[in-house]
Amino acid sequence: MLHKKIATIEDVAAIAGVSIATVSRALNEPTKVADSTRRRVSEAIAQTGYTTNAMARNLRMRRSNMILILAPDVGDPNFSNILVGLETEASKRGYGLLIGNTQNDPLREADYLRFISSNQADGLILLTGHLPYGIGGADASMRLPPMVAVGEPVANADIPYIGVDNREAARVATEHLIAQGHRRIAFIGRSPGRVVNGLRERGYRAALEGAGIGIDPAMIIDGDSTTESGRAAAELMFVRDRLPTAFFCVNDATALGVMIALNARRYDLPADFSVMGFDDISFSSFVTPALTTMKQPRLNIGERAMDVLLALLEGGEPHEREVLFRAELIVRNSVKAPRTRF
Amino acid sequence: MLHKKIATIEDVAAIAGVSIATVSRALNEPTKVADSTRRRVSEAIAQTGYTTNAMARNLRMRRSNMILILAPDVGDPNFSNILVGLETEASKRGYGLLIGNTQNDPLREADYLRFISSNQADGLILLTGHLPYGIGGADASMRLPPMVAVGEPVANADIPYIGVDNREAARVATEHLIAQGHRRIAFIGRSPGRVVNGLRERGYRAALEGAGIGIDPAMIIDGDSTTESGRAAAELMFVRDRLPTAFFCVNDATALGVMIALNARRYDLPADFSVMGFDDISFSSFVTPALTTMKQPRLNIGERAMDVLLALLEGGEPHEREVLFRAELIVRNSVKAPRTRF
DNA sequence: ACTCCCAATGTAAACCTTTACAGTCTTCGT
DNA sequence: ACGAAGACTGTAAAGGTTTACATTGGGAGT
Repeated sequence: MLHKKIATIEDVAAIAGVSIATVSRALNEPTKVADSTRRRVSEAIAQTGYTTNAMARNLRMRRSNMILILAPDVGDPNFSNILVGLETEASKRGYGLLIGNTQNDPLREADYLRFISSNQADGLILLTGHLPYGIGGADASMRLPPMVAVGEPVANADIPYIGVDNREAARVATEHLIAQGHRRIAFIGRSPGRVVNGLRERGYRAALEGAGIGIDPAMIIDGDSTTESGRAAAELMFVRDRLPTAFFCVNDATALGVMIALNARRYDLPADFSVMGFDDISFSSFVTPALTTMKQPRLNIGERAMDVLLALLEGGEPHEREVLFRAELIVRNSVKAPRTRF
Repeated sequence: MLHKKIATIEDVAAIAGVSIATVSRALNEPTKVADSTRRRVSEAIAQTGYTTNAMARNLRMRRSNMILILAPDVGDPNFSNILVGLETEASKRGYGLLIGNTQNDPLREADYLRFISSNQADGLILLTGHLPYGIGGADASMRLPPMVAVGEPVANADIPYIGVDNREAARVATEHLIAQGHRRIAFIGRSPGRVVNGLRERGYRAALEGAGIGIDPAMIIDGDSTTESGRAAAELMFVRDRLPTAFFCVNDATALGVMIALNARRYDLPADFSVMGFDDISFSSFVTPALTTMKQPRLNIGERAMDVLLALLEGGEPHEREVLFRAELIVRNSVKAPRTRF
């Protein structure tokens, strides 16, 4: 391997017999340079293997063409497809993705902002559901970079949100249960603090009210969206002995927990109880019975989110406040008409 | 929000009454500047909210402190924890992670190399199992950046590999089946092209040979590591009517496919057949029966891989050829002694 | 008191682009 | 044949750092 120094624009210019300005123009505004010159430049570039030094360009242009993604957990199955969508669109438009795994640790969030403040990233995608620690607050000296919230809306902040219409989707899900004949439908995973959980609960309530079914507070159980919280919630209902015929769970992880609890008690699903999830994460189709759920178009959400952010970034387009996608009802085997035991 | 211009090192210098060189030194080599001066500089920095412009610094220093991760599929459950490990270590050492989702598309691979050739990334982590298209080959003009392979070794290239000792782990797994009394053990997921599959097959063979069990070619079925390939492989064995008592699957996804096929044929697991996986991806503990498998220490692998790459990058340390981790046998419910039907 | 050394600081170059502005040359209309 | 317009190209500044080298000043050693 030769220790040939990396070629700069000057080397190219010298070989092509033009000035560096012309080389730059040949690259960036080809119409502005004569055909013959352009040919010579191309040849010199091929000969030297020249590539533009992105750092010099970025310094000069004051933009990095880099987007920072802040996510609480890159391992989350809900996250990965969104990431693919983000990546697809970004890559198509010549942007790179910088990834920040925050684990919901304020220190890490704050630390990642160094990419913004040092100009290494032009924009920010938030999957955390809140503004990163260290932004906006007392330290208002840091200007807010263009940003977009995905999946989880950001409370109390005027940030464009791209995601599924959670309220509407939860309504559709609950109505599906009602259509199967269920009247006593539990909502597992209430969590007033989380915007998404709140919206899904509202959709659940709307569906019940729309069907003239009264809302029984004993049917609404708190949970933090984890599998364990689902298991505990189902268990709690048995202890209290106020049982539903169907469980509408705030997400698939919770639904899985409910199913584990039900299986442990030797119930037969879906004959004894129906379970409905939300998200359609990968294993939902493999579990037995396969989980009926609402599928989020994660790929589209990711792509669109990146699209909105880049529009914001590149100026021009007016600021879209929110983009809501419709979730799709995926009917599998975990929902059935209730046993007529009354 | 004021339109205050972003502070540069010059602003800080002016306020502190020193030259920009001193400010730079106060930041990077604090011992080289007098205490009193350093204090004034700190104060000026606080006052202006100055942050060093990473682009200017990178241009000058000729390094970006950025690592490019090339992965065929960021959505792969096997990948995400490795990513967390990579990220943890990188972040600890002040590096950022640039993420490239290649989908095994040569064009995308080549495209991502622009980050390397334009100096936007200092090093490369390969999860793809092969050199990116466009590197090394005819276009040898591009110098090989420091790189490390993770999870999937790179064939025919002298690239440090960090991952699990696949051969040894497969041997342990197979021996576990043998210890339960199995003699007819299938290997599902042979794929001579894939290094990992090859190593796991070798471990399987070694275990059988070590136990004095002959190798029956009919017990070794091809597969591409997907759930569908597992299903098809099991089905094939039924069609051929040469059945094992246990299935050792090249990975958990394949094992899941095998279980689906077995369930579809109304067999009772693990009474009728034992199934063993490899990887311990998240849903393996939720499926019924819960899957016995080999767990990869993915977090550690990721951290170590980043560590090796950074050592390479920062010079000094001698090049470690490979780092092998031991996989852990996770005993769940999918493996049992074979029914004595002979 | 003189020299020498060292600590602290400053000056200016280098890193590699993009682009405003200025200059040259061709062409075309009259 | 002359002027203007327009196409093409060149010059040089700017973008914000880091750092080699030069400079200054004060203290220690003799």
